[in-house]
Amino acid sequence: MDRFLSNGVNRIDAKGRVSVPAHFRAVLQKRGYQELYALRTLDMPAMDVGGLDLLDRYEERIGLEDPFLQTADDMSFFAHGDGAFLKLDGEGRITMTDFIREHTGIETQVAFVGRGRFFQMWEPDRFAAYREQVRARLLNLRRAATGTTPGGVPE
Amino acid sequence: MDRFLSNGVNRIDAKGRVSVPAHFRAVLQKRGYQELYALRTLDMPAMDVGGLDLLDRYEERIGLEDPFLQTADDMSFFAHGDGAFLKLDGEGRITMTDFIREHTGIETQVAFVGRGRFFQMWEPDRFAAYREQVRARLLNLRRAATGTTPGGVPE
DNA sequence: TGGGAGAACATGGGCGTCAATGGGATTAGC
DNA sequence: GCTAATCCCATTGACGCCCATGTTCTCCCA
Repeated sequence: MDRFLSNGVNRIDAKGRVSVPAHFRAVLQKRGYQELYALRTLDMPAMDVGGLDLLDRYEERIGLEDPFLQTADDMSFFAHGDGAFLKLDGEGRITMTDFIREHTGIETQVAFVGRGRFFQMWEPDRFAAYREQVRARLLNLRRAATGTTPGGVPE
Repeated sequence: MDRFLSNGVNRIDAKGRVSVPAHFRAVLQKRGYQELYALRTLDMPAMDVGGLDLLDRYEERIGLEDPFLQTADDMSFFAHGDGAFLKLDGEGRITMTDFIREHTGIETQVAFVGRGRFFQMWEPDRFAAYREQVRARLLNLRRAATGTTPGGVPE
């Protein structure tokens, strides 16, 4: 498996370290990444985390814009200025910096959430609340649509 | 990694010196720059700082303009006349001159902001305010577009 | 089927190194 | 001779690296 799936909560130790779930580390290793790129998610109190390919994708996107217009500058400001590299220690842990804590509200625990090509880090309570919001939205969509299948199984 | 990434705040000491973040210094060294070139960012209260390639980039931009028009002359004046060389001391610090302070409003602390190929220096409060503006603009872009993916990740 | 050995993983802590910062001394410039 | 810039050294705190502990899961065997 080469995608980030499932989620789990790990504890932050006295030195501010937290283990990246072994499964996520395995994915990173399979893709050959030693370093992690973390970005403050635009519209959620979470961090988007992935290998360097995540940064590459942003930079490719920025490259499509006129480099002297504001949009390109904004995108660079966001991807570079609001992003950071995270180093894994020998045990596969990363340290929760203020840079991460301020944006996410993370204090003592971290919820790791697989998102396919990348994963996210959340404060567990906020994640639970957000998950419920998402479920509610999806449920409304389902109800609004015609031809739904009872039992929640799509055709 | 050879890109300027992430942001952090360092303090200015009684002599007007401030440490350039070690990560940024490592990038500079990897790129082989002994000297730093800083210029006043055109539309922000910040300094753009990088190696000599920063100057190249501006000159490339100037090259796109008609040399008979005033715009090219203005840009040239700006890039060459509103820039300064910064020297790193033995500990990797630079001195905050009035040239920098006047344009940025920097007084006691400096926010270093990675921008990929270069980095910026901001007064920390102004940086925080500008960052929120950028995030708001990007959020509007996202909402205006169709087929967006939550989480700020382009497909 | 229950238990036990072992492996994998999360977690905790010691210690050395390096970065950020502060201050004194020395040199250059006016 | 005074100010300011530069160099050198000291301190402190954070971080990286290494090893130890504990817990859970798996697999194997009785």
